Amino acid sequence: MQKYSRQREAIKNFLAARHDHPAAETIYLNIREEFPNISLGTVYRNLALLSEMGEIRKISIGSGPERYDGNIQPHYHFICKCCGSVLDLGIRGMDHIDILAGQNFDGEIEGHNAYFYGTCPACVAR
Amino acid sequence: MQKYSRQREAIKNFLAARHDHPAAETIYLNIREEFPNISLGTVYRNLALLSEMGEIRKISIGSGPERYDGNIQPHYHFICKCCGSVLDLGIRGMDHIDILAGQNFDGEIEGHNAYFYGTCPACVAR
DNA sequence: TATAATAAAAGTAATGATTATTGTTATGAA
DNA sequence: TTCATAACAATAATCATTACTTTTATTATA
Repeated sequence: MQKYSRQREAIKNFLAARHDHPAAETIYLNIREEFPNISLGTVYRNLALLSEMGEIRKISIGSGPERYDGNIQPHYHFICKCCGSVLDLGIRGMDHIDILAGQNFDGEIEGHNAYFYGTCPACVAR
Repeated sequence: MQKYSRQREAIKNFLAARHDHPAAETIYLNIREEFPNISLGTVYRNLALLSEMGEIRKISIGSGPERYDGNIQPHYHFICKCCGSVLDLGIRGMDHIDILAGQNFDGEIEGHNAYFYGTCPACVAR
């Protein structure tokens, strides 16, 4: 039976308020302002729990640590090769690529992971 | 100035002959049969070099170690959630999704990374 | 409300994948 | 053949993450 935890609540709320897809370390450093002796292990455990419960999303961006997203609506991400920032993209419904991929393939395709990369608006401006 | 190395050559040839997208550890264990005292660091360094030179491809599959592919022709991969195998997919030309993603986005999209997941033919059969 | 069972915490150690360092060997230009 | 240095083997260090152990917090029940 799952019990309530103030730390888990704080992590969830923190992620809901951010839109920069922070890594566990960043979350840890921020939550520490409210809970000075929270441990990194607690952050990781709750991030795993929240992902499993579907209350947050875990984002793999190829290299570096995993990122976490409080927005569970399906959407795609853009990673800037210049500054490393992770941005939300407005495209929706690329589900057709699963059907495309399934042609000439005998297995069962459940879904896909995809992210785009390039130079973000801020880095283009410079 | 880059110098020739028998170990690098062996790694490249090994990858060219395989189609199962092995991890560095697997490559290491296999190359060791020809070079009994090759070290894991040498494998990693050469895999990085070969990727940079564009002679092999590095594949990030979300969790677990990185995989390497001797086939540098652009193609997509399928990861079996059941057995973990990484298979090649026959779809080609999904470049349009970059244009799709670029709409309503002010940055510059260079490309994307994508992989599909589900149950592979062998696991479906069981 | 008090008690007890246990989920979750803090603190810390361990792991797995990868990268860096150091001294030695192999490659290739002069 | 000599010499500069890229690449090597061996090993230590790092980074991200998970596991372990003891204590604390939550919650069902008396």
